[in-house]
Amino acid sequence: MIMTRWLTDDEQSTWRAVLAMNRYIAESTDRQLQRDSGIPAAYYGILVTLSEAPDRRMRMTALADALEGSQSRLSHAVSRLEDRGWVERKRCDADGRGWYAVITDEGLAALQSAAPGHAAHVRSIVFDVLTPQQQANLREAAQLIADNLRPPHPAAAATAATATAADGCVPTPA
Amino acid sequence: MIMTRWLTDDEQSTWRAVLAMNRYIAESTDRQLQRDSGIPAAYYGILVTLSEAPDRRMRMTALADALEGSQSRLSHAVSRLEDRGWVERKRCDADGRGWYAVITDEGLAALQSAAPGHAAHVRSIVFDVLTPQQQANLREAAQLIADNLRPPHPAAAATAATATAADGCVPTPA
DNA sequence: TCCTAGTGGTTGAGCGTTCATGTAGGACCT
DNA sequence: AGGTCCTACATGAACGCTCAACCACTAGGA
Repeated sequence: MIMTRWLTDDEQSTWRAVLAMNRYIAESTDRQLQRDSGIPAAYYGILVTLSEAPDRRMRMTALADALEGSQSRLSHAVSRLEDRGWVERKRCDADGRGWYAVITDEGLAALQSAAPGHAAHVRSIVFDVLTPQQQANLREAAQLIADNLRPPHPAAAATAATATAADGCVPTPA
Repeated sequence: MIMTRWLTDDEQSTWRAVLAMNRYIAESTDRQLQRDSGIPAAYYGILVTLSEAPDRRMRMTALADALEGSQSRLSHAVSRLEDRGWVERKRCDADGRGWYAVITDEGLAALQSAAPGHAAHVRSIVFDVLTPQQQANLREAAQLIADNLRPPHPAAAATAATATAADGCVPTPA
């Protein structure tokens, strides 16, 4: 059977490697978090971002923007987090339509117990296998691709993008 | 609020960039395939792999291995592909337990109509934004991470891994 | 005051994935 | 022939995501 390669061999192996990396990273971090701390990976970023926010709360839309996800996803996720007692919804006085997502003490505790293991895991699957130069190269390429794909966000981008970290750091217990 | 960074700033921005790239690539390719050809991204790799296989068929387990996915996922996926008439299941004469997944003419046609657009899309979101050197760097890092995470596969790895490409190339109509 | 837009957020259906379990057939040993 | 173990694959529930409505409230006129 005759094949036509729409990508060169190099491009194809790059594409395959990226897809494989993506899948394995997602699977691995998801399993680690779930197994070690019972926090689904999908929720970890929400808890981290809330824990860093002033007054431990954020408007739903601002939170969705910070996490670069849809409002719908966030709404569902916060509902599940409420079921677990890790987050509460509170009305926004200034705007009758608005809601705050507020991380609870239990949520903070769960996050703090999960964070060191998660950070160690990330280190072991990414940074332990790459030299500093390779890390810089990966960062450069990933940022270029992500920046190109990121939907243009009118105003909030400048204010929120640098102020919130979605993953990888946590408040100390003290 | 006092923060302790479990990863360095550089590591954190690398990790965030990789997560963002992962998400955006997945969303983008999924939407493009779905919109332009009605093929869910989850199934594209299955169709490609089958189209390249001898006699357009593969044992379920071999196919799952080639795609580096679980048997369960493949079983569900093939059921959906059967519903659409793109794949058929056929018994394996040599082994009464075994089944072949066989891509149909309709499946091949759907794949062929989807492939050029998909390849163009992949090019536009990955290769058009990176220099050749950056592509090589990304490939190197992604392979290192993926290889480290890939579950050790006793025997099939050597035979199947190089023989099958999961994505990015298609058979020509001729 | 009412009327129309626009914004903030939720909801439900549909889908793909995973996990745990189940079933059927082969392999081997006695 | 009859066990026992292993392999190949399917199934069903639970869960997170997306998409398309949908509701509630605000804002800005006329």
